[in-house]
Amino acid sequence: MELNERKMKILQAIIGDYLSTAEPVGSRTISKNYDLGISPATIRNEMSDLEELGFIVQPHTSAGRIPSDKGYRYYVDSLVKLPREDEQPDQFVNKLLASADRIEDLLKNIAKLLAKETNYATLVSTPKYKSSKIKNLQLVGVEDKRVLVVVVTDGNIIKNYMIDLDEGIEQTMLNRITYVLNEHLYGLTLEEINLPLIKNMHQYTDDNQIVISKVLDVIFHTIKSIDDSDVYFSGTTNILKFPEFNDINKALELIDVIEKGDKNQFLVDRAMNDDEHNINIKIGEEIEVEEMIDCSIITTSYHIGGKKVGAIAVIGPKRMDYNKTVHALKCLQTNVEKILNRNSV
Amino acid sequence: MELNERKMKILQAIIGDYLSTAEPVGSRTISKNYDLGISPATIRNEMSDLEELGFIVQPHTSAGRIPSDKGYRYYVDSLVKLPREDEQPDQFVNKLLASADRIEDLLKNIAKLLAKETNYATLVSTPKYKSSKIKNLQLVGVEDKRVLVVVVTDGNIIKNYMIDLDEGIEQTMLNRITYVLNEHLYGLTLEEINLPLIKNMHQYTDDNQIVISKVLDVIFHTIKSIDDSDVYFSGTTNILKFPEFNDINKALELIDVIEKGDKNQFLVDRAMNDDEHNINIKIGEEIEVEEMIDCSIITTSYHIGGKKVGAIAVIGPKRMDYNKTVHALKCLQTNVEKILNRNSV
DNA sequence: GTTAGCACTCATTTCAAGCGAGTGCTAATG
DNA sequence: CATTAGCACTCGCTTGAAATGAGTGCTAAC
Repeated sequence: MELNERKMKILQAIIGDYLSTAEPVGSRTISKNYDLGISPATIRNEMSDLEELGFIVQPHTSAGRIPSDKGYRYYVDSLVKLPREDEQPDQFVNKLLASADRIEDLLKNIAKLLAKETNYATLVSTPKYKSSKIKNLQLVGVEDKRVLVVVVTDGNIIKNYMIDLDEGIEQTMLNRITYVLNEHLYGLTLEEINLPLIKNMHQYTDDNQIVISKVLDVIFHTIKSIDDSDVYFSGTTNILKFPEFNDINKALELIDVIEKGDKNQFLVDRAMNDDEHNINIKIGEEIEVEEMIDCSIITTSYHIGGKKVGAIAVIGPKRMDYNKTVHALKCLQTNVEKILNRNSV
Repeated sequence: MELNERKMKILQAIIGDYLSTAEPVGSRTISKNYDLGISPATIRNEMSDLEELGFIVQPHTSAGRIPSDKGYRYYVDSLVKLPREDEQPDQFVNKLLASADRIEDLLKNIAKLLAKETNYATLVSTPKYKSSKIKNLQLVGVEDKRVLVVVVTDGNIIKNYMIDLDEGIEQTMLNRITYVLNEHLYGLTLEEINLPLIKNMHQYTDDNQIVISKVLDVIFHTIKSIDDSDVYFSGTTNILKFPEFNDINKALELIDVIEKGDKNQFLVDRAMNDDEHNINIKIGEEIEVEEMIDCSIITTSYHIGGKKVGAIAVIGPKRMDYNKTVHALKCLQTNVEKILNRNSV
């Protein structure tokens, strides 16, 4: 399967040309624009071989060649091996630092900036909340029978839950419960909280056992029932700008997949598993999603406290700018993790 | 300018037909499909009059007629006068009740459901936060020098701000400050908080004045600097399904207007002013946004504690289903206000 | 092994003809 | 006198044939 150097160069030329033009590329184009020192006829022979090997295909008899998935794969793999030319961080990442207050806003901003930077569609999943460690809990009495539960976890993710109680309760009492909750739950993940743990907590308060028992119960069930991670997207309409998606209906189907939860969750989940390399690239059929047969997806994951908790993905046409996108993702990942891990438990 | 009954019926027929087909409608079509008992020739004469009066236009000489903005306006205005046929609440609104916990989620859901229900694009603005009344404040020490400020306002809007202090501070101390803050700020709007008010607060604490002074100062500036209302959108890609927007570039420009903040803020702001009627309809040029010349926008506003605080808008093609959309918006508004005003200050 | 030359393919562009939906006008009609 | 049948006319759209041209594969010569 090893290609000789000339075939390699021709393949690279074909893909390079196709990436920028989106038009099938012919032998004459290559001969003219790429200084390979061989005639169109020779290139034609080589192209015939490359086609037989499955790296390129002809859309129809009298057209030039376009890369097959296998061709893209070869191209991408050889890119990875090459040293990167400009490793200085992208400027766009800096804008993120300003918005680092609420993690949801940060992640939304990541999606938005990355989409703007790359001109592709982006997906960013929020951390798997239930497996992040609790740093702080606070109960706030809002109205007579309504209590706000504030939970701060690793990476400074803040969640609020409004709970309704059967009877009113004083803030001083809530403060005492808050104290006990923090004593017992600090450093645990939400998954690790269980009923025995909660029951056990009662004995450490000498206050009205019945009320506290009820409050703890409600808190426990509320926390347990929260929906886990979410997925933010941005730039989906960028899809429409590429000639390969000028069939609006196909494009809309694709956008649907990206914006609806079911299948994008699948994409994100897989992004978090396929992680031998830091950055993962899937091309066309490799994505295994019917509507995305003409796309490539580049993913990476981010960590909080050493745990892989979320993913960032860029979705573009197969002829996307892999180089630039991979670079942008790398920069982003490093910087986001820096922000998220400033204060880990 | 008063039209006789026959002209009215013909105009209504033309608009009605055009709403469903998006094709210019000719005299024969009307004669056949609408039981007016007159021949195409007569209808042609009437149409000629209607065109002269500016209610309909011909895209080109040998085509049927389509409604002008003036025609739509007449149609919409006469719709309003008509009694609604089915006033029972739309079912889709019920789904909202489930998601009423966080107001941001509620509003996002409104945008999403309304878009799904109507198949148009929707805009929902969040409440003008700064003019809603404070119900509760709470300071939570998260790390040594970081404090989380939780603010709950009218309509149970919850906002979190992480602030950084110069020196560490105990939770017990924070609780005392929290108490004083609530004492003094309950029922005020964020706009009403000013520096003298904050300064004045010191005297009610006998604790370390310098630390408290600093904390209050940071809180004040954080609260003052928060960005006010946001705008959620949904269903923007629905735009692409309408034949009037099959010029992708025009459609993309329109989507940009809806999704980018600058102009949609303008739309929402105006929606909150134009409110003689509960529901406001703007057609084509009336919108005064160049990219929306082919659209209509139907808006309504919602109130918390008697104050108009946010807007809901539906954007569709001029030939949108005004009847259904207005109905959906009305139902939505009533129910949303019910949810938001359950517990007002 | 390389390349010039040539016949061949086929998507795309171009252009004219024809179609048909629709109009406006005129003259006949009840 | 309002209504309508009839007809010539307009013009966007469809159709299909021809021309175009980018590109190939093959063969024979270098």
